[in-house]
Amino acid sequence: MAKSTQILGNMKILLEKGDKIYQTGISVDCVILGFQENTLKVLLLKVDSTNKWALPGGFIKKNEPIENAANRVLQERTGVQNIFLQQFNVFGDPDRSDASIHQNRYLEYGIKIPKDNWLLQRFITIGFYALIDFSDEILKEVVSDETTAWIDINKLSHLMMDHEAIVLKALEALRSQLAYLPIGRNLMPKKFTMPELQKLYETILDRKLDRRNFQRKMLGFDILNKLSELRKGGAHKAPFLYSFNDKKYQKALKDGLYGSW
Amino acid sequence: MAKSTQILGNMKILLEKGDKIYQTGISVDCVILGFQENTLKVLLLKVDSTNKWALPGGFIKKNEPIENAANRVLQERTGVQNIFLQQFNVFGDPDRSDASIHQNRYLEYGIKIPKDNWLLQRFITIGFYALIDFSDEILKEVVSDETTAWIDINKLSHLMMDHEAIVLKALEALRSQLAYLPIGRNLMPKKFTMPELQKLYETILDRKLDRRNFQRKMLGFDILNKLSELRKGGAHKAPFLYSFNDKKYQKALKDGLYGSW
DNA sequence: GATCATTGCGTTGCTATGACACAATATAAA
DNA sequence: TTTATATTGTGTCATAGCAACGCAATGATC
Repeated sequence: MAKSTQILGNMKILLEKGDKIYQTGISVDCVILGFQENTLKVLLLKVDSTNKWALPGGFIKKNEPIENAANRVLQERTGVQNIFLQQFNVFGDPDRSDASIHQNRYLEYGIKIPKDNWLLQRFITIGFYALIDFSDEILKEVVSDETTAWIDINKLSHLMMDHEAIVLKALEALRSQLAYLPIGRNLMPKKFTMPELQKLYETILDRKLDRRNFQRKMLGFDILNKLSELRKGGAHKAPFLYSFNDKKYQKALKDGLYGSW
Repeated sequence: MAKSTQILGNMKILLEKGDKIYQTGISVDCVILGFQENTLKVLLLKVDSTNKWALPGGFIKKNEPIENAANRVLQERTGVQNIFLQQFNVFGDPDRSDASIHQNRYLEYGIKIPKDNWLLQRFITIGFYALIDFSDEILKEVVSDETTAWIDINKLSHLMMDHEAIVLKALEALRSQLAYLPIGRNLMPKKFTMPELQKLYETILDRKLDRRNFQRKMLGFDILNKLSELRKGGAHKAPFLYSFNDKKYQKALKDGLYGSW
């Protein structure tokens, strides 16, 4: 098959010349979070040779800023572009790497990786996270790929190496950011209702918030536009729709909010 | 001189075998902060061949956790042991490295580093910071060394590469931590007065705080012991001495405080 | 048209906080 | 010894933010 010939070629190049192209011993891993069906989901990739899931990750080119590397990796693996990625932690335990993953993956193609190959050495990885709107068109294509999936952040299992710990650490970082930065712009669709936004916050914080106090505080941030439309169709009273005021949102991102949840 | 022969030998080993001992292309840098004369000071090392200052930094051994590496580097360079180091950011700009620094240093000993040597490649560095009590005995010895110095954090100049940016970023991280973690335990001597502690906070935050409100809030955290002693000797009314309640302090470190400054 | 879950808007009481007042006290100046 | 001065210990007051809760309005369903 042409496609797998292509893959095989790329794998051989990576093995033999990767250490000339990339920084060795260091990688980036991206925790991409989306919000759907009232749950936070993380974008994971199925690893060919195992039954395990992995974060989209990759290497840093010899002359590439690490932020670029994270964005490039994300784009290569998911087609998603120009997302704001935030570094949150470095994972540098010497035992976190698992050489057998690469070995098995190459063995499937009949290739035995030499013991001293750069891919088998220890890797220190820089964790980045990003928040994106799940309803984005590009992402729908991504999801259709059977090797890619959005996994409920509360139902993680069979993750590769320390990737579950990386996701949990990202969640922790997200929660602490929620206290002083406006989060939600990238996780919600253009128009949304206040209860919908509240559910996002409740999901991230993992606790119930008072409906009325939430609305008062959120509006107090002065980063939302109240639209004249209503969300009809559901049962019960139709709630108002809101959208983010991009100008004010950007300003709040820079200056920070205040208070804590 | 025997000492410089020793140094030369170590330098040669680093050059020729360093890439067998250490992870290449990645380093750690430590921002060690102390409080003295009402100013925050950072521990810097004088680089032999230049007139520039550098953060104590070093490499990560092949099989060493990154936190260990940071602690080891600190111990090797300053004699200080078992300090709590916190990673706060990765600095990964491809242009942040400066090969000429190593080249010049080795040239002083008449050694020309081969172009493809591992030391001259790009380095990504992980920033760690720590807070220590300046009055510590060990540190006094450190300061006596003419190649090591405590530099006022507001008067940084002639720092190597991007080290000034690293210090400033550490300060930023420290400030945001101040909002929800008790900081001061490691920067103050065992016994201290409330005005002394307040000055530390004012220095870190770079703004004046109300004396009475500060005391109320700090005591509200319930992490201090009020001692019956007074600090005599100074002019004016003698203030009470306080010490940290280690048990409660540790608990607060784990659980976090609340509120914000 | 009645029912019902949900939404919009408002009230109350408590607590943290910023701003400020005043007396107490240890040293220095007289 | 007395007075002056700067600093500390303690307290008050007004305000803002917040948690907890009440109640009427609304849109779909039966």
